[in-house]
Amino acid sequence: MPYALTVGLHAAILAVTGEEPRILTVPENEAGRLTAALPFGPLEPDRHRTLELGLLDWVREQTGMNLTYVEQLYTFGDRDRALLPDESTRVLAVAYLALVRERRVTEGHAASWQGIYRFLPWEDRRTGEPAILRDRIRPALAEWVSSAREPKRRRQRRGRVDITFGVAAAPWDNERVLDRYELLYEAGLIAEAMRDCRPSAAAHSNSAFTELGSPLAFDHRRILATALGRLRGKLKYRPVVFELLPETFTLFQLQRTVESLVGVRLHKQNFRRLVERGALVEGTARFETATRGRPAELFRFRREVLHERSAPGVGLPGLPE
Amino acid sequence: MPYALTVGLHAAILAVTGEEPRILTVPENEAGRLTAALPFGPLEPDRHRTLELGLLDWVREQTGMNLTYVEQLYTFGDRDRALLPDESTRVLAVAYLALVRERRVTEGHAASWQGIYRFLPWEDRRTGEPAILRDRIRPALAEWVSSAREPKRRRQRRGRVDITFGVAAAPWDNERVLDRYELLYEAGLIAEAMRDCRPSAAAHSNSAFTELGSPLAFDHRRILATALGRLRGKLKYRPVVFELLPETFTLFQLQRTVESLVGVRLHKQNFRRLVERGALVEGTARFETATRGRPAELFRFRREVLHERSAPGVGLPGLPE
DNA sequence: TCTAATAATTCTCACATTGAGCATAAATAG
DNA sequence: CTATTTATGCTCAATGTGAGAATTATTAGA
Repeated sequence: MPYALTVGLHAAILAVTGEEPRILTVPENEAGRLTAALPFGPLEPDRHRTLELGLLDWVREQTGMNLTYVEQLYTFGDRDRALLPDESTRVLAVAYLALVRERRVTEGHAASWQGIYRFLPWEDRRTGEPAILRDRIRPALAEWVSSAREPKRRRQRRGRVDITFGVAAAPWDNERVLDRYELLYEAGLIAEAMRDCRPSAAAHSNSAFTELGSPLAFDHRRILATALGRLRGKLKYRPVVFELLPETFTLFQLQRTVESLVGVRLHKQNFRRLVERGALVEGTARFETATRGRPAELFRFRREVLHERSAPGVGLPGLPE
Repeated sequence: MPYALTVGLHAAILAVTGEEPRILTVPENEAGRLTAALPFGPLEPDRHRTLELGLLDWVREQTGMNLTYVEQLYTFGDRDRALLPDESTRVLAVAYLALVRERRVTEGHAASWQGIYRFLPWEDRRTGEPAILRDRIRPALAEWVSSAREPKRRRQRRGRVDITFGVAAAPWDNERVLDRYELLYEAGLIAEAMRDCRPSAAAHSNSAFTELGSPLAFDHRRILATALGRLRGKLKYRPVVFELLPETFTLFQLQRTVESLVGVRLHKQNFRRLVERGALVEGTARFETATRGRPAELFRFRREVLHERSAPGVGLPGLPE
């Protein structure tokens, strides 16, 4: 008898408030424990005309939220990384990224906003390389490298660690979010890896090992990593940040929002030069009140640019090293 | 009774020979007519451990080809754009892009290579804007714009045509392959649109209308458009061209290969400057023989770069306008 | 009221990258 | 031996980028 096949629709819904990117999570009872999960639900072929409509439906039902900006990310289908409802059903996951302006969760829904760097703490480098990288991740990865039997295998692992986590010759590439997550998963440093019974994870589980960052249900942390990596890339060539900002904002607010997503600080003067040259925004003549120093002008996104040339996006002037 | 659900795995397998990008097609009997199709097959949950393994399996079976470079593109699931085997089965399509060095199709397989610009003739601008654009597409699109009832709708359509097909202010963006295909589809200028019974297509079908480019079975032309757009983007930031080239090649061969994919001519001296600065290749001391003018040095891709910094890809110096 | 502190905004400057084209070198076909 | 063909090298102006100094407009407090 052939296996049954099911397709799940999963949404990483992202907002930025107070310089902190957050995703919307719902509670999920996973193997008796309550874990945070992304909103999701199965595609119902007779009810959902398109995948995206199905997704919007589930999200509305579980969170009361109506999404506007939605983008497909990836379809996951590995047999041994999906939690099976029962042994004879195969479950695929189609993952989406949605961008919204954060708002209170409407009454009667159990959804809640969670800072994304709770789940991926090594990705936030705004105040320099985070301690968790130096103190725990790099040492653990070094151990993983040397734990390989053959020298050739060791060299491979070393090379992989170097390009994904950065080292003198190869600087940190902020878009490789998924690569880093996958590597940590393989090295058994991620709670979800144990749940999926990875061999290397088992090796660690004896020692006084605490996993990195908070876990998410199912494969949802992987989806979050995919979403963040994709968004970091897209920011550079499409003006998507504005989906996350209020109608009017100061240039510095815009900068802080971008910084919170890409995970590094940017050079202020150059950032504003780029934004202005791209003609992405126009000043309203109004100014930010209730501020400490000189009040900043409020700007508005020029929606027209979406219909002009190939809509540039806010570039990323680096920061002095 | 719930609908049955099936997932198809589809492969756009791309090679470049003689300055012409080609895809591998298999014959498909679609509604009594023989049409070219991409290799594909259903995911068999009990046999295929991952989606990609399932794809490799079907491709091997249908074409005798073992793929190495494979990348997931997109998952399509619109109900009214999938040809249904019967009314009660919903079919999703997970599409992949594979890059190979072209070789003869092995004995006993009906697969054959087809130039991609047969299917998307408006995408090849190597010898300037193709005639089909000036003579047929632009006029037809102009008609589509003015055929809208309300002025507001007309303005929207005009704006959309301008950014996807380029116009004075907004130059042609060679990555928007899918946007262009979708627009032509909506405007009813694509044979597949009639098959799917689009209203605007019906409008045209009376007149002496011949569709643009050759069709492909199912939604495969859309998959091809997705593949080409994605590849054009990726060329710029990852060294993927080398998957398509033989072990050694001249810089001019490399340039011609890139040109054939991005669909425009490039400035020779600047192209080679970029490639060299990126340290993507190293000279073998050997030279191309049997050539007309001065013999060119043969180069080899430095596979190491994949393990160095964030592997640049060959940039695209523009061409004098 | 004056002063320090805080931010926003404007400019400058060296340096790197890009677009375009000219000049030179090494072959082959007659 | 000469014209033709192609590869390779070099130059130059224009533009873009990284870094930081200088200037301006506020508020908090002395």
